[in-house]
Amino acid sequence: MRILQPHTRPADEAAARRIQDELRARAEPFGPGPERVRTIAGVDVAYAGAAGAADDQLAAAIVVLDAFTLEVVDSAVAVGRAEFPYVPGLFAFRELPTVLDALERLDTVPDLVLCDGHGVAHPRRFGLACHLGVLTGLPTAGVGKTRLVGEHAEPGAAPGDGADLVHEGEVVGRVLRTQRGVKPVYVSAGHRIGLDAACRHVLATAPRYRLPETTRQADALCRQALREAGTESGSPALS
DNA sequence: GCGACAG
DNA sequence: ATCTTGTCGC
Repeated sequence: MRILQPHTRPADEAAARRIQDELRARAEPFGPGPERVRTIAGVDVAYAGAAGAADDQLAAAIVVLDAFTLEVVDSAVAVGRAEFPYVPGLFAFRELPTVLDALERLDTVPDLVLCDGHGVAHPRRFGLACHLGVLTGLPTAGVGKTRLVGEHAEPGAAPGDGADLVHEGEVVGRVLRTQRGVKPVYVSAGHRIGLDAACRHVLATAPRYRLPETTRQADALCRQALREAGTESGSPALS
């Protein structure tokens, strides 16, 4: 699929925050979402070695599943280098370039994209999910494994139970229990879909495990791509 | 000044 | 994120 807006690489952290502040005006983290969601994509990234530096090697994977059967209908991967160091709140600048490369290799256009990270549950309300949504125009939502910002009560024990994630007086997401006996996930709106609808889709794609099947499949794929890239005899020794 | 801090 | 042994439980 084609990417609408090209990614801009910021020169430093201040520039990165300015970009987020500008792009935030184009985000629409609300609404019922697409009328028909037939396919849902998962995005995930894996790193080689100690991650955190600005030039870490990484692999990004996109896996598109049938929203009802959860069968894989399309997928793509891309290997590259991080173009920004890991800084909480500026996470998107690190992974987005390679994620966009992978998206361009996709043969189909998913109806919804579930991201590994947060959407508006972010210091400036513009996490990875919002950023990817604005650049692609696709409906997106964030599904984080841990908290970045906000406070919340402990959600109920049953699948589907949740608690508001509140930051600076605003409900920015929901701490959602997907399975009994597992830690909850942090769901937040990204672009062109609101929190309630996002949670519905997260629950529908996580019938068995803690994380959505989309995320699990993407995780497996990018790890495999990274292994193969590391085993490649492609980069001949510089000797 | 002391913590907190998506992946 | 990734580094890693054993251990608890279905």
